[in-house]
Amino acid sequence: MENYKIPKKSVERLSIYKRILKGIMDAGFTTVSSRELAEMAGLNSAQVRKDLVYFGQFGTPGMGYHVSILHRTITKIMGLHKKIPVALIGVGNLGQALLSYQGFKERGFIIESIFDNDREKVGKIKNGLKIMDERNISIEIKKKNIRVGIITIPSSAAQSAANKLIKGGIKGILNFAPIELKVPSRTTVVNVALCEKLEMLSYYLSKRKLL
Amino acid sequence: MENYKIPKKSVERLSIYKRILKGIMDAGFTTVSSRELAEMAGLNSAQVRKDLVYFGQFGTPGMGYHVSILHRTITKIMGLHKKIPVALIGVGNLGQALLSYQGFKERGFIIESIFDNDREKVGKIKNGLKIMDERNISIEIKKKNIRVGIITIPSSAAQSAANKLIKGGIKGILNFAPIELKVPSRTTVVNVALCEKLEMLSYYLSKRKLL
DNA sequence: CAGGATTTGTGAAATTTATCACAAGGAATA
DNA sequence: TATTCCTTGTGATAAATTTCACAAATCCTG
Repeated sequence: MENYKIPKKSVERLSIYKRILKGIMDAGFTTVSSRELAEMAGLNSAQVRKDLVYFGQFGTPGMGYHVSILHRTITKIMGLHKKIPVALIGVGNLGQALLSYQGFKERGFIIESIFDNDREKVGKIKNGLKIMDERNISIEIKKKNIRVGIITIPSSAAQSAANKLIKGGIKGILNFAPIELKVPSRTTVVNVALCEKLEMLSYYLSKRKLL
Repeated sequence: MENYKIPKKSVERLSIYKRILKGIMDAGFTTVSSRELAEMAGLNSAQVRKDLVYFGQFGTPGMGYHVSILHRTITKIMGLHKKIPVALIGVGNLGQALLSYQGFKERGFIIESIFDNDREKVGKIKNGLKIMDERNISIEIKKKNIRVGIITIPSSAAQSAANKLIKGGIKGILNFAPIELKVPSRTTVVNVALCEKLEMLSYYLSKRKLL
């Protein structure tokens, strides 16, 4: 269980392994080999083994990995074994979609406070939560000890909201706004670039003269 | 303008450069250096230059790059100078959010057909489009010559929808379902993993004992 | 319990990606 | 025009990531 230097790419794949393991587990299998796991994830089997070894030796030669144990271990490594309270900034279309998204809840991400700067929306109830004014972000998340925020507001307002989150002591931000947020090094930002993904698709199709 | 072998990472960054250039352009600047571009994108300036050189020599020593020309060139390289008709599969919360998302429209991605397999929804109108039955995907997209599809349905139904898209001649799929779609090599898939991003965030916070 | 069949974990090699560092080109100023 | 200041494009180098290939470990079967 070296804490030396785990490649970022390996961490990214941990999620994928976890999801696949869940499927295998639900299908009733108890063991799985790196070769099978690799095939399902579209990767090389040596890579799967290398990735897993960064976190410990979980396999048995000749047999493979014990599905449920590995699944539980990865869940724990990723800190997903306990509930994580989350704040949502921006209750527009995307924000509301995430608010109703089961996937987050299933993984223990519980949206506990929601904010918007639209006067029309503030005070209204969505999914059982009262929409609060963005000006109260800092106070509210400090009070509720929320350490993860999701930003789904336009770029122009994103940095200002991020600042309020940081002032409130946020540790991590999932950012949907197409902008590089400026944050102190103690805060981790993960960007989700919706348009960029579509644009990449456009590039590859365009290159192959398919558009 | 070598068509040799462009790193996937460079293509990914093209979108970022385009977005930043748009901002610089709107702010009224006419030229920008690789150093400035790098700083705004959070990258190394040599990397910016190398990325751009894959697509041509756009810079002037001592001066930098001409903002609007570079922006237009990248737009063209990515095939974003013409409108791209898109089909949306799944008119749930996320699907509806994307349907109303201005970002797609601004970039020329026009959602022209929408599908769902929920009997309750089929026939209803959303954003001026009639929700069609998923069973008609192939016929409809072939008729309308749609070459890009966005999948926002649960994993269990995603592969079947992808098959229908492929049968209808789709070239590219933006997939929000957490599953590796099996598609023929002539079809390009780009995955958007919402949960995986949050899980990555969880891992990094957990490692630093911040959760 | 022996022998064959698997599969892990892991050094070494290969590949990919990022950074350094600098010659050469052009702008700006005097 | 000469000089100074920047900035590009790029070869060389470094770093990160992936793949290969195989010894060692374990399973399974007769």
